[in-house]
Amino acid sequence: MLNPAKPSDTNAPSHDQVYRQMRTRIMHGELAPGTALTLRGLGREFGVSMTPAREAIRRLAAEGALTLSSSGRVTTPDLGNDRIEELAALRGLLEPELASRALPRAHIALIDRLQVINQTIAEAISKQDPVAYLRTNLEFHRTLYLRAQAPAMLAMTETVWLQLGPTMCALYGRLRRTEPPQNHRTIIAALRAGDEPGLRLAVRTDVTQGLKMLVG
Amino acid sequence: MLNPAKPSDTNAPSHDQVYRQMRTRIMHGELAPGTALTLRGLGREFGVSMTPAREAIRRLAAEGALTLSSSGRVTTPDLGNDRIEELAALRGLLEPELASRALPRAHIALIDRLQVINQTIAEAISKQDPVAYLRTNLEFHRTLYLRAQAPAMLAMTETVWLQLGPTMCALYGRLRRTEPPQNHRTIIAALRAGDEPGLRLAVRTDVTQGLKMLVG
DNA sequence: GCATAGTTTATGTGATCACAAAATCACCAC
DNA sequence: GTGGTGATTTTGTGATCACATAAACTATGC
Repeated sequence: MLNPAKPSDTNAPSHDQVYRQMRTRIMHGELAPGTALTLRGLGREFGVSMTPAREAIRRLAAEGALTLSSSGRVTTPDLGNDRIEELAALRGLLEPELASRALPRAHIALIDRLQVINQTIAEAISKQDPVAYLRTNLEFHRTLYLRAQAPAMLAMTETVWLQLGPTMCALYGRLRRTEPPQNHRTIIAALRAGDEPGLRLAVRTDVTQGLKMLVG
Repeated sequence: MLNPAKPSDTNAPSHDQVYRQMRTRIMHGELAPGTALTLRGLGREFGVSMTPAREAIRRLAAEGALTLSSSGRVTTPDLGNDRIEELAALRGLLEPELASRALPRAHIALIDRLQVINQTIAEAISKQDPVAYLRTNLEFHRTLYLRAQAPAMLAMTETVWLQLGPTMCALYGRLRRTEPPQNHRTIIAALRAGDEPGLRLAVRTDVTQGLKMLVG
């Protein structure tokens, strides 16, 4: 076997499998804010004992994806407006920097891929599928930021996405948007033109505006 | 008992105690890069079983304070130059923002406290005590940033400090600096003058220059 | 009907064990 | 000496158990 880390790595430690599945669930907004999770419940669901479930939970809690009560009970975070604004500011700080670093390495093939993803986003919007919208929207950003060659910065940004996941779930479930992703077109245009300040602004706008309407 | 969370909380979960102690050790540069840690070793050291030690380790690994090998073995991270530069860029992005947010709330009492901490830093330098220097230096920054009322942003910044801890240990153990902290005086002056752009620049300079000389 | 006290259940914490894999060490051939 | 090979020890992983505490429920008294 040439590839030791296949997509579905069945010989990976089970705590890692639990961690990864729960992580994508939370980031994609499949869990509403305040959802309660239990070690034995997760263990039953994934067919493992409490031990791997506990490690996965604590790992997610360390990244801010889960909230621990004082008695150790764990729920998805239910953020207040000030915390949401702060996380939005963090996105507005980190993501333009990532985009700027990706700009010199953004070839045609990358821009084409972004356009394809953008179409998938439009489909998710027209189908009123919040989870698919959130997943493909993050895929758009991650695809761009991967070119920045800045793994620590990208990891930190994904941590912010994680923390916002349940909030996004509640947000997109509430308001039904029908607008196509205009900001993404601006981002692609700036990439094509090699316009660095324009790219920074477009990314910052895209990242900020979606969350501004929630706290209003 | 009016205060349920005393400084030395002996009734806190033991995994939390192990976590906190190891966290400050790493952040203060008491562990050299590449130091190997074992579950049973930590358990013996703290008088607990493997279980709490494991949770503490995994929590620290999730924050980037520890590196896990493919076989699950855990060491303090030994960062390459590109990763150091990236983390320095992260500090240069986050900390000026925190300082800027703290500026309108920086009263005289805070500035006085910063001056006192600055004297302690000078003492640590004259005594050639790298750990005390690192600890008081971080205390200077944290004292300022606490006023920003941005807990998520501060937590993210501390995560960066954590990741840089062992590297700082190696750095300050190598080169023997004798210069007093001039950048901190510039920061304090900008705080006094209410000079927001000057403060951002001073913080960015202080944060960046210390790490630039390492990668050179 | 409702609040409250007592009981029962559910849940997190920590210890211990068995197991497999990896690292270390020792020994031996060359 | 040096390189490789087998045995031994170390180490992480996961399961299971006992225990304490917090939540949920129930019954009882007013």
